[in-house]
Amino acid sequence: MLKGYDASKYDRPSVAVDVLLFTIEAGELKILLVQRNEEPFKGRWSLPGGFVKADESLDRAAIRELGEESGVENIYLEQLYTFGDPKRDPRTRVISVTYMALGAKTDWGLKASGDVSAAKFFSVDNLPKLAFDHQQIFHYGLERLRSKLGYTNIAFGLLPEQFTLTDLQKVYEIILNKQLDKRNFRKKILTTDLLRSLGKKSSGGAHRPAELYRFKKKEIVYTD
Amino acid sequence: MLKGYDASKYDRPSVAVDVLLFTIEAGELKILLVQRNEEPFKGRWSLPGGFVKADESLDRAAIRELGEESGVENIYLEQLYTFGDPKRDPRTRVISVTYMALGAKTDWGLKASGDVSAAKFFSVDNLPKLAFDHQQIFHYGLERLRSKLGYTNIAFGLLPEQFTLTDLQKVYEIILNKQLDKRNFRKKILTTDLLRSLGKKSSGGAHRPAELYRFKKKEIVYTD
DNA sequence: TGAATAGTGTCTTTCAGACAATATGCC
DNA sequence: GGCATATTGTCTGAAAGACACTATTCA
Repeated sequence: MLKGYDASKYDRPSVAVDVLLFTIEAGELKILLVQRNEEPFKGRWSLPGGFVKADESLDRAAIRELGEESGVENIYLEQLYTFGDPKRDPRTRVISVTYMALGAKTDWGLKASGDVSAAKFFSVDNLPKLAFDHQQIFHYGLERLRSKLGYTNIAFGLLPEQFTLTDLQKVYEIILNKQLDKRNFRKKILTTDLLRSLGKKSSGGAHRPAELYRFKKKEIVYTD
Repeated sequence: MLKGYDASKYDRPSVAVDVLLFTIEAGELKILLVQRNEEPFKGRWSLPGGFVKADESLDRAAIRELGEESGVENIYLEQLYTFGDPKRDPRTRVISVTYMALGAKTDWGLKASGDVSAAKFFSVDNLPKLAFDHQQIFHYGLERLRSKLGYTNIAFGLLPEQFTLTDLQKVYEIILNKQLDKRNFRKKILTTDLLRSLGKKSSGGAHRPAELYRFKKKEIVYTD
């Protein structure tokens, strides 16, 4: 054992939360990244996150970190996985509890705060090189999102309160990265009884307006 | 330590792993519990677990804890969820990364070691009152197991190397807690192409022996 | 009336689920 | 031969997937 080794200090790893915030913008699936202001990985983009405070649950820490760096509130949040390789952070032992968040892109007030110099959304098809093991976390989260799209109503998290069936179909197509048949999609969605129909849409185009819907429940629902 | 990082700024929680070890014995689904030797919850049964060591990954900590208290080695292990309510441990802040392990019941050398006075398997239908939030962890894990039975080959973890289709069906019936139709079950299982047929079974009974099978892969496979 | 998107139905194939008789080895 | 379990196929209903035309609004 090394001289000066202080077991009580090293036996307790730091615990952080890192959050994958997904949104859809301009027909693309995007995630929020922040640019690091400090070593290690200074200048590199990373997932928003930070250390868990003493009296704070993990969920609350994730919500707080999201709020600090994106102004986002009240969105869907789900714990993903906990990454704990002893060498994943070069400074010291840091265990990261990761979360996936979903939000409709509105006028979030992105802000650089504390230890980051910038915050920005990137298309998942064109990510920069990420700090730490955040690339791995991203892959894990994207797979979870794709998978859950198939057997839950998780897509509600990426849409505004009201939307058309075409909007909803586009969410599926963007995330699954493939085209879906309009008739089959509508048949399937409407038989789940998760949507409530509203009025008509005025829309902006020179074409027939679409019916608006909203999800009956804002919590996650498992179908099948 | 690198410049700009002051670990003492943060109150570091302790990080533990707790493991749900499932097995099947005497036609019942059982989990391993250990009896606590110390406060808090002295005398109460709890999931096997303990603190993560400084240079140890989370997975390795789970394997180590299992080995210490059950002698189990080389079994299926999967991270479940991380529980971090600030009050879940009355002593201090402890974040628990939980795991699910599956094993075929063989002659494991259960042993009380360290801070536990006994180790024993309990039927999931007849659990004692558990320490901490371990009842919640158990529920979460049992649901995960039931769910994954439907779309993966996870049952391989509960069977010995060789088994009959009836053995396999019983695993499903015990975990799902319902009877399955023999013909439909076999049809479904055999079309997945996950099994390899071997020779005949001598068995012990006065009846036709069954064909033995083994799983082609010992890793988890997702069907559909 | 033309442009653009919304909305709708049938057929085929596949999969899940109900259902019962024969086969084989051992005593 | 009798017992106990192994093994096997058909039918039906539901859901998934391929496929193309009509409807509506607005400029």
